[in-house]
Amino acid sequence: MPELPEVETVRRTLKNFVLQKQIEDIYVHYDKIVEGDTAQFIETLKGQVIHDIDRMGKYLIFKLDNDAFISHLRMEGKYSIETPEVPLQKHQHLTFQFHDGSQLRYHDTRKFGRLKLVNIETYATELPLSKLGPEPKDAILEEVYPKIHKSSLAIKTLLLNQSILAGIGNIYANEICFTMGINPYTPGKKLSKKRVKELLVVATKILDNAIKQGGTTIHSFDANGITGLFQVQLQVHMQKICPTCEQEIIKEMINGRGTYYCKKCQRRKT
DNA sequence: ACGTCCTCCTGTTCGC
DNA sequence: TGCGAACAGGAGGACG
Repeated sequence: MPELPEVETVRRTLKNFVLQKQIEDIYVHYDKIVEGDTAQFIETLKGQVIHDIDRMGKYLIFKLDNDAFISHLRMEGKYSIETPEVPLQKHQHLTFQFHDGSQLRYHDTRKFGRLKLVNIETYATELPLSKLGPEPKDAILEEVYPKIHKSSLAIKTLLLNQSILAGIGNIYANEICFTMGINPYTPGKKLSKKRVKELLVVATKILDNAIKQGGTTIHSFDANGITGLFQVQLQVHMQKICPTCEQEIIKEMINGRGTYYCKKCQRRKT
């Protein structure tokens, strides 16, 4: 499940392969992978050159001559660089054919990911990107603290809310709670301003560290067709034994999401 | 305005 | 053994 660090790794890797390439054609093999009018998506982008790839939270933003499109990988989306001779794989739903003969293909087993045409000038202020909060590293305490403090929802749930902080998914939400020694059920309003400040520091550090390591490999994370290159050291997510106290890691559902924590090391309720 | 629940998807794991 | 149910989960939408 790509989160901010994994998407950032994809962005950096992809830039090495597709920048300055001109789109000759686009083949959509599963219509719903494109949000909105598929024919318009194809006709608009055809002939344009990819000049840059940006990222906001977990969204990739491909910038071309006159237009842009966003791509969200959701759970299992991945890109690969191929040539036309390679047979289309079962779950490859979209192909960008470049003028130089190479292809960029989008693969998504569960078909949850989406690509969407956006206005290159105004996309940041239009849905869905406009509702994203800041990434932890850019967050201003005075803006984030009130959003957490007014809520009685579990801090684990609030960490997953992209309008409060962008880029954190289930894996890193669990890791952040562990590092803070906080019980994931703790209501947001129980956290002091000082504690939220600490949360921003911890979240930034964990995400930065994961980016440095090239993203987390849980399933089969592909940046360019290569799998299993990176494996971040996870402290608590999907773990059985606490690395600190060696007690059993508990798994429970919070708001429908698998939540891993150590009852001994995460006793704080503030 | 906010919280809760459902939906989208397929592959894997689990229980009877 | 085999098969259906449960699970995995990010985000958008319906609903109260």
